[in-house]
Amino acid sequence: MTMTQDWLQHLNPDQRQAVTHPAGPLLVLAGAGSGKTRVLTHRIAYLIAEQGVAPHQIVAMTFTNKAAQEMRERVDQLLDGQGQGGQVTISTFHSLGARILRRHAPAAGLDWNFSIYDDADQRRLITRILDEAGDERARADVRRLQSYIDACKNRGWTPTQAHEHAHDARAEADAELYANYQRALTHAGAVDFGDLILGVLVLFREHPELAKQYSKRWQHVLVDEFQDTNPAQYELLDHLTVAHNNLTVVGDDDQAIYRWRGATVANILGFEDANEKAARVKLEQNYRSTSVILEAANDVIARNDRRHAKKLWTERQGGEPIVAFTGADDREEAAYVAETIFDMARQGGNFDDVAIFYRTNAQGRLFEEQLRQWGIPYRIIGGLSFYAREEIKDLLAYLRCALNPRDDVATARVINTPRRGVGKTTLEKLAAATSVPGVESLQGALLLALEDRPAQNDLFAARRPRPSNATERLLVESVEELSGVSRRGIEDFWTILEATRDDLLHYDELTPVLERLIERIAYFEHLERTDSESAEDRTRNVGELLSAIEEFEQDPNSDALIASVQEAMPDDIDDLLTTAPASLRLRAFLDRSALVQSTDGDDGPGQAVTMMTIHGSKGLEFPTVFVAGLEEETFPSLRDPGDSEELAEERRLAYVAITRAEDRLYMTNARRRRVYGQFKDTEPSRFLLDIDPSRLIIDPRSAAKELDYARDRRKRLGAPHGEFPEPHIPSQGAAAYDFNQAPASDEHLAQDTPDWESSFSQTPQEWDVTHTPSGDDQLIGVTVSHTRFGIGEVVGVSGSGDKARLTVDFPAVGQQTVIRKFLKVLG
DNA sequence: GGTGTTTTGGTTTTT
DNA sequence: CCAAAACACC
Repeated sequence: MTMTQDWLQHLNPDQRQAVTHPAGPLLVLAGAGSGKTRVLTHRIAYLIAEQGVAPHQIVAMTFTNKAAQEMRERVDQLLDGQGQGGQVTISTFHSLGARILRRHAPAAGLDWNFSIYDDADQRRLITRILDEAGDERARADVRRLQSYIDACKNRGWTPTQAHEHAHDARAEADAELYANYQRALTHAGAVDFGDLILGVLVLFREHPELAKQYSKRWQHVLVDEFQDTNPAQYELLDHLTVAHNNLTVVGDDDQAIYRWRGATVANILGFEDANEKAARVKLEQNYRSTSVILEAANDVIARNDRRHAKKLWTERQGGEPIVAFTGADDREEAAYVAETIFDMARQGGNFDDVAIFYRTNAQGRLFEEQLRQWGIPYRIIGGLSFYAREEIKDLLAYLRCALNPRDDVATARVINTPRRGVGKTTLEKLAAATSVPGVESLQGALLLALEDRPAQNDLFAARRPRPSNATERLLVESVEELSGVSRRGIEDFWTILEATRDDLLHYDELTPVLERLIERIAYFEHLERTDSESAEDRTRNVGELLSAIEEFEQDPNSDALIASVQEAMPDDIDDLLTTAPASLRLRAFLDRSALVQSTDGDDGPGQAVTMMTIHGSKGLEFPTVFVAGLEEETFPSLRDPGDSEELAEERRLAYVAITRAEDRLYMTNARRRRVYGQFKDTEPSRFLLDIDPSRLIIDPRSAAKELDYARDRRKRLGAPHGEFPEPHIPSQGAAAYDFNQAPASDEHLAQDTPDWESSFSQTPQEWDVTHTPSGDDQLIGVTVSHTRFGIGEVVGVSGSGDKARLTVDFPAVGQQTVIRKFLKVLG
């Protein structure tokens, strides 16, 4: 191995010091763009190649799957050819937690087959608990309670500990609810996100020898984005390093943006106090941005105190000034961004090089609209996750409750989807009966209604209701005596579940299981019936789910996940259903879909502008960046204006946004913005005013000729927000921005091919992926894709509209006749 | 128990 | 302004 000569040469002295640090705690303070990931990946490679550490003795933790995936690829690259990279554990905190927890489920007091609840599931469960307890706390309280529970878990508090910390009546009531909630979770054989960390903590607290075992297995622990760890994660790291203290943490306190999720900057600020022997390396050379951009970022962040002192520098002196633009309203702001990108592309620019960042997901819509009008391809990262969509959640809920009969949240979700006459009243009766010993779960309760119907998978064989008093007997009776429609509905539902379980036993692959389920419940018809307008989209989403499953089953990386589920399976288990091959795959797939946002690392085909929230942008970089919505209340968005910590975090967020830009940065805002449908006048963001005006130019088309356009108004109102630099007034005469230049309407765009397309460097086919020809005769010869059959060419058409039947020649499976709506036109 | 209509209230940010 | 919940009626 010639690493010393080769790889280390590419590192600067500081990076090299971090990479070659021998052992023990190491704090790497890595400024934005200073080669943080580079250091981590090289350090992993160094440990293996030079220190003789075995790959499987290393664990690296990240916060996002995207980061984990990228690190994995780069480690593989460094260690190429030897397949050693694959043996390094590179994982998000939560995925790692899930793995450990499943592995030791019995010791953690869990069913090994537990479900993972996302926050919607979590909310449903809390609501149910409040309802059942007759707790009058309002619906609005559900969210507060949810974040209370999360906050406890982020601190590493069990319900008992939460109770100890409760000092008033309300806090005690909250802690009580937390305890009930936790009981209900365990009862349902489920964990929530917080449990993926807290569960492991409890396990390690109660079984220190187990923690030691893991610590010995992983001789080196590396953590990315350490500034975003919360106390629970910090404790987890403590357990994992108990045997050696070989802990490398990399982070930047200026980029701490997850305080609201329980992260505490104290972890990184106090790392050296907590680890006396900790070495520290500062990476201050930025390789990403021009000095103009870097200094602007510094102007903003410098107003925060309590920072690790550091000063980023770059060799890229100068650079283009930052362009500021103020739109008359939010729509105009979006139009400006779209037009600017359009112009760049016309001059040979690349859509992949451009990103738009905003504070909240909701802002994305306007940009989407405008980009579409200008015919600019885009991809949105984040937003509503694929797996959060109703149709996807429905189908997964079926699979979940087939696999885990105790999963009441999943059962309740689909017991009446599609409608089968099991309404609110029936569900309430069933839910009430779950409190009877021996009934335990919703599925246990619905068996009561089905006289002597044997449960074929032995899941309930041993369970009989054991009412111990009159009340309980009544509850059982109320279910047994259900009649007519509800009973039939329950029967139908049970038949569907059993048939699905049968399929899990008899198919090895998941795809047919889901396909048969969809057919069995006539799901597409259900979609059509409930909302025919959205049915097409939803049907396509279901198609995407099928292909996601198929992809998952074919992806060699899934094997490890499936294997880890199999390893977690207790030896003495004799349950046929959960141990069937398809069930193991399903468990693995469900885990992954709970933990991985579909948009993670999902690079759509072709060139596209990337849009996301600033939170989503951390760790990424783009040659051209637009930061939008720079207005007080939007960004910074201060829920509690008196909370200086909140402002400090918004400031760090601005710092993150600015430092994503390599060459060109645009900062935009709008004079008025629609909030809940009503226009509201805005003030320019203080962050914009913090930047030294010499680094900025105002676009001549801007509706405001100076940055601090609201200064007079603010003075009148006597509500200043800090001191402001003198505004910069550009010398150019500013022409009014003519928005009539923009294509007027959607219709106009959807139909013809405007001649301005020809001036683009890209061919329209390459980037026009959203438009589909509407005339049917146009379809012959067109390339289409089908979620199952792949890509093919249309050779025949009969009928018209969405219901047209197309004969398609698929290289993979030959000619098939498929309904139009199952196909996606590629061009 | 289902279906159509009115009312309300909600926006940070995500594993 | 738009989605979800509450309400009213079949």
